[in-house]
Amino acid sequence: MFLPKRLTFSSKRYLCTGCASLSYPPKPALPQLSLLADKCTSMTQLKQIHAQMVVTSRISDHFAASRLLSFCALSDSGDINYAIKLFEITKDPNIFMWNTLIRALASSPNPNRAVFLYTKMRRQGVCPNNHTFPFLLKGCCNSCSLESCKQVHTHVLKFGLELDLHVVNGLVRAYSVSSHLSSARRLFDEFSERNLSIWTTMITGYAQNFCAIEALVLFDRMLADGFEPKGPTIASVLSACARSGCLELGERIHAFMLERGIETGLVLGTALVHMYAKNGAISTAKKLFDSMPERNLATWNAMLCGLASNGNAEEVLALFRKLEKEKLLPNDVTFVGVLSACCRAGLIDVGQKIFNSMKEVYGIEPKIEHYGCMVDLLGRGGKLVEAEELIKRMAMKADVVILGALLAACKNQGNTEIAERVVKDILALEPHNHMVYVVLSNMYAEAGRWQDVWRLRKVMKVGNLKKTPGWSLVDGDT
DNA sequence: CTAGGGTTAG
Repeated sequence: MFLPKRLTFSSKRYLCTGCASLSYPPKPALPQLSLLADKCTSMTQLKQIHAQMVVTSRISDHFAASRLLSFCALSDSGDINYAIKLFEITKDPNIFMWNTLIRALASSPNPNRAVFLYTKMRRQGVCPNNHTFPFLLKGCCNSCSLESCKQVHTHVLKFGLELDLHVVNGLVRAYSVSSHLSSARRLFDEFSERNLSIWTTMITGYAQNFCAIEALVLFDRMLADGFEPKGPTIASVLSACARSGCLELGERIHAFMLERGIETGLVLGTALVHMYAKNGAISTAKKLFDSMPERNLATWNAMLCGLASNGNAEEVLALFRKLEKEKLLPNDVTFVGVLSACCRAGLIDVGQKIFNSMKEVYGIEPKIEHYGCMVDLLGRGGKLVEAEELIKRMAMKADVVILGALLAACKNQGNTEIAERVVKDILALEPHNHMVYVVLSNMYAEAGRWQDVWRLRKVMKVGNLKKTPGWSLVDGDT
């Protein structure tokens, strides 16, 4: 009678199972709810286990609660809102629970919430640990927030975690994603205990910021340091080769893969197709593409954009139709490829039709790149008024790139009227952009409007212009 | 007692 209830329960179970061997320690008394939570496969199951935990008061145990939280927060069949509720009703959650929720929020549609949660955690006086920062930095990457990245960096220093490999890796990645390559590189250089991952992070940082040469130089140094590249590193380097036109190096890496028996799966296959196609080795790219047992949208886009940059509009359109037949849904990248191909080939009607189908058929909201293709396309076809209208109709603010495309078209058509408006818009964005004065001035000169050339010359600060070598006001200006 | 890093298309 003086035995606690759970022991009684345990001994009963002992007898029932007929386990008479004394050499085994007695099994734990209560059913292992936390272990069940780890094996759970659906929210329905999880809610049952949760209920059991509440009934048996196990829920007040942070370890048990954290098993529930992990499933709802991180599993594909979990439920982040349930995780948030669970977290909110937990009294004094431990650091594991904070980290788990930060991790989940970092990969959610609104990654900023990870940073908010971290702030809340600090306000409650909870100290982060070495696991906190990699998760938090992932959130910074996903929200492309340089500001939060910098703030997290100061906290890393404050808590003395600047020598943790995963933390440094996270920082290097977050700075690279925010295009702060110099900060990323400084951290990378100052960190001596590098492994393959951090090398890959830095190389990828350069490759994705279109600094292909730096990526390739770093890859060389990595090899010299005795690191054996694996799939992820090679994929990144191939991407750099594709972007910088290094066909030879790309081929050498392909040979290296074959030599070391590195499998050409989906990702590396896609990277190879892109590398060959972008470098003009279309037949090799096609052969690879056709031989791949598994292809995803990225593979199709690689082939499509490769063909497009080789000016092969007919083939791009044929491939696009094939993609539609395969019941694959194109995305925004696909349309950049297709529209830029139309643009190069001057296929105005086809381009316009495809541009309209983006939203109407596929429900994809055009981005500024797509509008850029259309402005270029209309501009080349002499439809300057339509191009200008299109820019006005955009949901987003026009940037210098798209206005520059329109200005170039105006110059080709000799339309000073629209050009004047465009120049005004560009100067509103970049007051010190001297190039647009030059373009406009040249246009006036071509039209023989010398008074306007002089007027413009007075408006602009000639002194500043002189500091930009290689530019004169008018061609053959004396 | 639980956990963390690198990859493809623009």
